[in-house]
Amino acid sequence: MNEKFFKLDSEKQERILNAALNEFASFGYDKASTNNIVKNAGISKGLLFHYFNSKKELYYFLYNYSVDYAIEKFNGEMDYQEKDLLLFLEKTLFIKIQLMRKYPNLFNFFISCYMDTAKEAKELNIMNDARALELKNNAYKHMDYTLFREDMDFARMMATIEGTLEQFSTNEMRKLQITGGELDLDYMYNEITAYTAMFRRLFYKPEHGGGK
Amino acid sequence: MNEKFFKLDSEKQERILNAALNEFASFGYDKASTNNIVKNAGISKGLLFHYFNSKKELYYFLYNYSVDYAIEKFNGEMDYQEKDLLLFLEKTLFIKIQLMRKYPNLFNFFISCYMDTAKEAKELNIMNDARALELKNNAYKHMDYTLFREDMDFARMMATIEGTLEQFSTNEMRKLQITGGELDLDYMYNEITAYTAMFRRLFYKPEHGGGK
Amino acid sequence: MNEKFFKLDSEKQERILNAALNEFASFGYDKASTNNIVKNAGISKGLLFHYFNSKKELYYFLYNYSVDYAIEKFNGEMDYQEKDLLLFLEKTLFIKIQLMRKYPNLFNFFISCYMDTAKEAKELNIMNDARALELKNNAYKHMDYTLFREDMDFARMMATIEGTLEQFSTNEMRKLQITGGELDLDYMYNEITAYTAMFRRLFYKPEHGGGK
Amino acid sequence: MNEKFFKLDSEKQERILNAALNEFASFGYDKASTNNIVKNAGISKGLLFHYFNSKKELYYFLYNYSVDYAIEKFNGEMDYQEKDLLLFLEKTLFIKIQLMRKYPNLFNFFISCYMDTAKEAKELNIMNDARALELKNNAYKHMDYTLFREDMDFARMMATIEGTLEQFSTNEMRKLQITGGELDLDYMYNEITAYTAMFRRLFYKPEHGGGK
DNA sequence: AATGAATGAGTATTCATTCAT
DNA sequence: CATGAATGAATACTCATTCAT
Repeated sequence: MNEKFFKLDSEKQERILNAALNEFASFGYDKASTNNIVKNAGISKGLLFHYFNSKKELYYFLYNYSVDYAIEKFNGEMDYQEKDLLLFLEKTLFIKIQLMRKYPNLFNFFISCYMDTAKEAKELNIMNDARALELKNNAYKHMDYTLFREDMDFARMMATIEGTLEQFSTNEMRKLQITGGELDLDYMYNEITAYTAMFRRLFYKPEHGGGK
Repeated sequence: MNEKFFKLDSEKQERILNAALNEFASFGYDKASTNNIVKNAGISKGLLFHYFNSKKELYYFLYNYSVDYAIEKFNGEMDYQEKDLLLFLEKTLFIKIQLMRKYPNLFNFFISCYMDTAKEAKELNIMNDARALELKNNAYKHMDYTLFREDMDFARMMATIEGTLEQFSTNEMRKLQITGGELDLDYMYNEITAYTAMFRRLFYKPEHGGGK
Repeated sequence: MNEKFFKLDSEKQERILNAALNEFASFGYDKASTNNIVKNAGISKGLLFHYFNSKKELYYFLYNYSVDYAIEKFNGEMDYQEKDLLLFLEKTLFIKIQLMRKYPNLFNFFISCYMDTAKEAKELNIMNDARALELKNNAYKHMDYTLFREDMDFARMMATIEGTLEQFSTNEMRKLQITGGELDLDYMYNEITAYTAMFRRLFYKPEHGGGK
Repeated sequence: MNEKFFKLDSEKQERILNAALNEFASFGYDKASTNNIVKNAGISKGLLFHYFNSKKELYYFLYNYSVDYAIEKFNGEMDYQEKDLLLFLEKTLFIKIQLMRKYPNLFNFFISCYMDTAKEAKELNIMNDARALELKNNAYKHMDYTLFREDMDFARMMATIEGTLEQFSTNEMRKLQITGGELDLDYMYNEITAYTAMFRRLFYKPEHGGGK
């Protein structure tokens, strides 16, 4: 069914994808209306189901397509050689922020999926959580963990670093959702830099920047 | 409309509230069915709409009523004299866990609201975020901030503490959202203790438990 | 659900039943449109599904209701004391013919169900075939089979009698369906009489009317 | 439109006819899907409607084509010289059974048409009834009716013979319509032999096998 | 106060048919 | 001749809300 769809002229493809992306992002899986999607895409009811046999299939296609797209863009920017975990995280977040600014619709859709309680979304989230975990584990394999101090529980140090940074971006996004403004890139860049510097002091060995 | 409702004999009040609580907690705002609610409450369709003019109003009433109820229970247990922020946070979280144990329905409902993507739920969450922030600021006014080390940015230390713990509970909730299991409250208790101990070492002055 | 429906004022009940009866009789289960039914009954879409939760349930209700109704009418006329099978069959058919003239819609519906290939109809037909067989067997238990000649296979004599009469009425009904006229009662009465007289000569012992 | 179709290479013709035959036989007129037909025939949607302008036309063509085919095969086997009506009927039915064995798809299609309640099928059945009647009348012209006893109404004897045998096969078909099994052709062969023997005893003059 | 019958716009999905290529 | 993208009216069914009783 992907083949059928990709044979379409790309302008129409985009109209359909955008309409679906916005509808799902705005209303979640259950409340998203295929009626609205076809109306906004300017196509007939039947055509949508000609390409995607069901609402669910459309949702899954859209999700996988978007994830692939985002990962491709991400990999285009990312340098996976970095062995210093804090530097690695810093880079990762900088690129994430850039992509969010460049493709806001895409990220709205991801956030909406991530929060969606519909069982169709849950399925996807389970799959994606697993995939994300694998990607992370792969990247983390090559880190140099001898940089970390040894007198503190490693798992909790990691959870602190990741939790803090995750929560920071969640908060920024929540602000956006409420106020409707735009991400302040410079501020986020500065904060991330400051946080990683702090974590270096807290969690790395003195000879790698840790300690007072 | 509250007045009308509160004039009912309290057994009926409870039947209605419980039926609604369970329905919204189980299915989320959108998928919750007023038909099921009246069936489980043993009342007629018309009566529900006599007291609460709409599904949305019922949801809002239920939410505010539940939050008030939870805060009251919380305040009954909480000691606001504690000036050591980490001890304060620890206590706060322990009480939260106790209440979750005691009123699982209530907290299932809260969790469900928190994760719900329906726009009605989002509105509530925004309102509640503001209210929670205010409560927090009030409580934080009385803390003894001289316990914290002074050679590190205070705001970021706080953000680290809160973000880590927040992210920890979010992750626990997400696990259940996906797998459908129950919160492991004992595990949560242990982790919270370990995290606060770590933060004490990291962020408090040596004479208050900080340092190596 | 029956209870709900029977509480309605009987004029509305009848409008709904008639509309459904005609729709199913005319188009069969699959092609029957609930839209048409509500339109012809002058009720709203929702109401139909308030009483009958699904098209299938409506169909089953209608079928059982109609069968019960027909059997009741039949039993009101029928005398089950007759021990002479040919006389018994004669009476049965006369009453059937009278009822068909009186309740043509009902019988159109039965015929339509009987022929319907939809799986919902098949289920009903299996149940009804079993029920009809039981009724027949019960009635046949009390017949005096010593009237029949003994030098011929009994099962095939019975099959001949039943098959011929069955086919005769099928043919009459098929004529109606094509030409749209009415059953010629007097003609049918005569023919049935003549056929049973012939079967008496063919299949009964000489002392009971058989033989040349 | 026939001409167009017959210009196709015969392998493709067959693929289309088989696909349509199976689809209509399996699901009946209404539920048969032109989508499935083109998929199974390996042709495009447009092509089907290029040859047959509508589903209905395809159905009619298929029906008439199949009837012609079956009649041709039947005539290839049939000996129209037989003047003994019971032998004639016996042969007719035996050949029918042989053909059913040899072309099960074809006869499944006929049975399905015969039982189909769709109005398109009803139309065909009416037309076919007329055609079958004509064929029968032609065949019956040459029978030797002096074989029949003369002290009994001839029309009713004929109706008995035909009605019984007709009803017998109807019952066999109905069994499979409901249970979904296959015709037991050997059983049918035996029964037909037994019935014609009985009818000979009942309806023929003593010198032609009638009487005790 | 309390009932539950009644509404009707809404939902996803299907499918014979058309038509530009 | 052949394709398959495109149509849109049709399908059964849902559900928050209203209102006469």
